[in-house]
Amino acid sequence: MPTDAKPAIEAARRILAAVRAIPRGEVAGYGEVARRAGLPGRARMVARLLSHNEDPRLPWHRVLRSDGRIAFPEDSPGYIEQCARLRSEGVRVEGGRVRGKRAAATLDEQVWG
DNA sequence: CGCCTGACCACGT
DNA sequence: CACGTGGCCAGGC
Repeated sequence: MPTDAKPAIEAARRILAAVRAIPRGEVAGYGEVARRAGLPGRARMVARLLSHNEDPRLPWHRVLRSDGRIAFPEDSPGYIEQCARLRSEGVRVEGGRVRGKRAAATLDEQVWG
């Protein structure tokens, strides 16, 4: 078997790499991460991966919805945690929304420079 | 194979 | 900016 992983596995690998590539203090949308991983239209796959992820080194908190909002309900522990982590990196969060960093998925490349 | 669910997205109002 | 609507994709049963 010539060292080739299953498509799904390879996709997951690339998505995680894209998430890890988000610089500290910066944020990105699920759809944006998917595109960056070469998987346009797979935003939900990114979300699914993060929801099952257990690697503490993965900067999952830098991934937001396309409108810059945190993807958890306001009262959930995930929301609290993400909010705290972002603020600790100097990211401004107001009303469950990140201000000033422009994480919208429609802004191709803008966040990634 | 159909049906339902989810850390989603784009678009119109 | 808030909401509702339809679309998309991967999994679980």
